[in-house]
Amino acid sequence: MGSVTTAGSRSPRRTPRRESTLEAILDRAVEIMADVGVAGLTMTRLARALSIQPPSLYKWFPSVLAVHDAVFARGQRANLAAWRAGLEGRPAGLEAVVAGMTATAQWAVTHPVEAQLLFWRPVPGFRPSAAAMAPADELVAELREHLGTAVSRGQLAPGADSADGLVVLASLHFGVVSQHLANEPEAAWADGAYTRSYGRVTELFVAAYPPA
Amino acid sequence: MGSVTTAGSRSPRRTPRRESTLEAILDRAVEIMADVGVAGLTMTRLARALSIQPPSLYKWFPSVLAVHDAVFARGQRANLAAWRAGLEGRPAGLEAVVAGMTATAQWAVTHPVEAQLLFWRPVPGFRPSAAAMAPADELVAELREHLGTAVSRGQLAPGADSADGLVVLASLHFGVVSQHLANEPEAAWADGAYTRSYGRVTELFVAAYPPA
DNA sequence: GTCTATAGGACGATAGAC
DNA sequence: GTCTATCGTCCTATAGAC
Repeated sequence: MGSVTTAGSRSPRRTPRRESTLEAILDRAVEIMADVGVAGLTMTRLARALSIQPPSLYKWFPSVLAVHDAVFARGQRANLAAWRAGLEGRPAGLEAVVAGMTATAQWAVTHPVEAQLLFWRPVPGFRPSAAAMAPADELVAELREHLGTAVSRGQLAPGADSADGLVVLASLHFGVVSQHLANEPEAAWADGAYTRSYGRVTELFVAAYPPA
Repeated sequence: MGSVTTAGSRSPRRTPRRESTLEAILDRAVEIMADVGVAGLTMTRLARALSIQPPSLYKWFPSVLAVHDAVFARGQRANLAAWRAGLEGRPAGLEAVVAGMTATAQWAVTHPVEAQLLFWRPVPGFRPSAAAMAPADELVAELREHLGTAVSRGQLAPGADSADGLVVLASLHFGVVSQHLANEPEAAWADGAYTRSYGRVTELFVAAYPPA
């Protein structure tokens, strides 16, 4: 299965020049999505925003869904990076989980377009490629490892690192994020009614898996 | 501001005949949304599904957004009805809250199209009319009243019926619903990883506002 | 890697006959 | 309340010159 993300994986490979052009295109795509909705991105609009003609875009992306996939993939990478930056320097275990989850929640709030694309299913024909999903799998694996550490250190009850525990934690986490995106996407982290209560997420998760 | 929902509020008013035709049109619209995504409904597709010509549809709805609004409004009414049916016969207070919330969660899972339309923002140009939103306001008012009863009966700590309490409860509730819709919309209530853990929602809400 | 030209549709909506 | 005919617009994508 060839890459869906970019056109011409044949000769020009990836020069820094090409890379930064692609980034610029994706930046514009996100701006458009913020304007007209995540499902409102079209090649024509994207070309207009870049001051080029629509056919020129096909040198960079083979289809409009490939653009969606590239935005999705970049979003997943950024979300994973936010998670890792958030837990950097924290002791492994519960503290790292709390810091990392909070960081990804904050990333979602500051990147509502990408968050909608990642966490909802708003674009009719679009299914993210496996490659684009890979960072999400990494994040879950790392999260699960930290939950295991928290359990082994007696910070959480056994089961917090099970599939059930992840379900509970994801529900709590995405409950806040999803309500924020749906009801007050313009609000900043400190001002949002839902985000202001994010601290409860981790408190309630601990309440669900209380240490002995 | 005139009704956005249906065309011609002038002469034919609302006969049972007309009413059932409108219902049938909305049923088809929901089927299409299930097929091609909530944002994929068009007048052309809807007409095709009804075996009529697109212009004929404009005798029933003045625009495609009016169709969206009508589906939205019907969904809000159905959700409110599910809430009320769920708490019927339960004693006022915490037990009613639990029964009612569970019923609306189950309604959302069995009506994923309407739920996406109600609880996310998936259609670019669409903003629900105030009339269509009204049932949601009623539901919140009734929920808040039952939370107040629960507090006054010592089933929940004071504050459970405050704006903050509603935020926490909504996050917990829509966290499960939203994760289900995004990740396993095909799964039945009893089989879904998230819905199977719905009971924790109310447990955790009680944990957040524990009775004295 | 940019362009012009263009094929080929889909779409929202209106006019007007029946 | 259904239809045909139609306007004007937007869209994806390709061919091929430069």
